[in-house]
Amino acid sequence: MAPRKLKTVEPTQTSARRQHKADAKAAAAAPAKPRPLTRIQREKQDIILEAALEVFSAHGFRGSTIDQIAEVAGMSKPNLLYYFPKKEEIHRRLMSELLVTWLAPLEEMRADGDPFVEIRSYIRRKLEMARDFPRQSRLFANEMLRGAPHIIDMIEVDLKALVDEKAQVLLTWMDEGKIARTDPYHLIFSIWATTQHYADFDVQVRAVLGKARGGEGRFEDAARYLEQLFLHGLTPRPRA
Amino acid sequence: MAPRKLKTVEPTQTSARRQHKADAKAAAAAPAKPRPLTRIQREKQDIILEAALEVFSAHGFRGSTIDQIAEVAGMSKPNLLYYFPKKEEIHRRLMSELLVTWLAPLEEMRADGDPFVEIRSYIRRKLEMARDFPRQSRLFANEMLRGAPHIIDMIEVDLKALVDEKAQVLLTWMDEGKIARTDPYHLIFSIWATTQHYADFDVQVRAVLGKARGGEGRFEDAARYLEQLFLHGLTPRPRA
DNA sequence: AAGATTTTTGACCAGTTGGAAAAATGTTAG
DNA sequence: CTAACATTTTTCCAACTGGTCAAAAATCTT
Repeated sequence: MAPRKLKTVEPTQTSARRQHKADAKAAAAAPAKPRPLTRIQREKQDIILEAALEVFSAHGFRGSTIDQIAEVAGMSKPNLLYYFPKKEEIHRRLMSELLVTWLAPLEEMRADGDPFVEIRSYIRRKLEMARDFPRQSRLFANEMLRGAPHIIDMIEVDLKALVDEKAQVLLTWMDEGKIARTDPYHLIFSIWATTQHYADFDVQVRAVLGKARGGEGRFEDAARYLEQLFLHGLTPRPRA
Repeated sequence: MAPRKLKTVEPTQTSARRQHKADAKAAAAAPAKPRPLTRIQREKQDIILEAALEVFSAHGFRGSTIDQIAEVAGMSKPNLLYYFPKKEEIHRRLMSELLVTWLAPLEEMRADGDPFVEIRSYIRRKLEMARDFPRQSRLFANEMLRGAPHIIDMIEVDLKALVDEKAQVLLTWMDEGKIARTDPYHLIFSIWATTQHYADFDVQVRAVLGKARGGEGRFEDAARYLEQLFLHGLTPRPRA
């Protein structure tokens, strides 16, 4: 139930603990031995990123203030700025971690597996992510709504490449008659849409399901439903 | 192609042209004959709402400034504030119009129609809305991501009631063996998710499809795909 | 323990933003 | 034409926000 903490991405050396007072020329000339991060630095950065995820995912980038993040992180604003000199820097770090996490499930879809098993597993994994990492999902959705200004490059290059590859896999399965012939790209879109919906539109889902069915069980119901949808659609089954 | 303008909702009397200087007691005592809006007032309000939709849907509520909206509306900030004394008021109006527009397509799903035709039409209508009113869709998504603070009541009451009703219709169709037995609520969720995805995640869709397929035709492709998905899922067809 | 380094804090600042006040300019009914 | 009212513009401001800075406190090194 408790979302595991995401592994932290390699820190971009542009952040934290800048050379105090180091004048530009000197800094540029000497590579300045980027001393490795101390224990405290790594810990504090993690705390800040966790707090920022909480705040950014709830209010968006512009809707969040450094003060808010600092408070959630349990430190003062100047102290936070000591680790991340720019608000944008925090967001950038969060986004780059996010992208990696986000691509992972699709990467796991193996061409040499059984098509239905692979697709079912993929849906499961995405749904589990919506359940266990809703804040990441919302952060991502937020970025998309805004036109993905910070990650458009990665979307156009890395994500596109990955989807192209997997679309090819799906096409092969179709050619072999193992799954119905349909548009592989839109198939992937629909898996994204249906699963992330349970994180991004959580309020609506809960409100509509009501107290009775809006509890924890809703993800199990969703999993069952989506399986049925992607396997058979709405065609009545006992008519064969 | 050009999105028709949405009909304006009855103006909440809390907005625009407030009683200048009317002291609280007097205003409360005498209903103060809320003189009907002039032509100019209605026009300007519409212009402002249109501009606000543009700005809010792109940057979110907190990410948008009155100045931005005023500029898009082609007027000065104080002038805009003359018509909508509060930034929140503009947003409120937008949201209440939105809700009505948003419920409409589902309302049109008739219990006495042919199940497949009705569901297919519903999907079509929702997809057309994603295509023709992407800004509204994003505004809605934004509100949802934030936990729907402004419309949670309507979601819990009106929307829930409507979905309950239509879920009942779907259940009836299932009982009659006309469509496969599955969870009607999640069915509706999946239609929402898959269709709105094309508005809310438009950047991603375009980027992944690439220049070749990311053009206008993508909505036609989506329509074809979704039809197949909801009718048959991924089960190979020519195996009957 | 002394010195060097890192971390934390409090005071402060400049730019932005939502909004108020009031003066100035239309507009319209009598 | 003019008084009453509607609209627009100009000027201003207080709160908030991202960010700076120097000094204090804590930690690490030798």
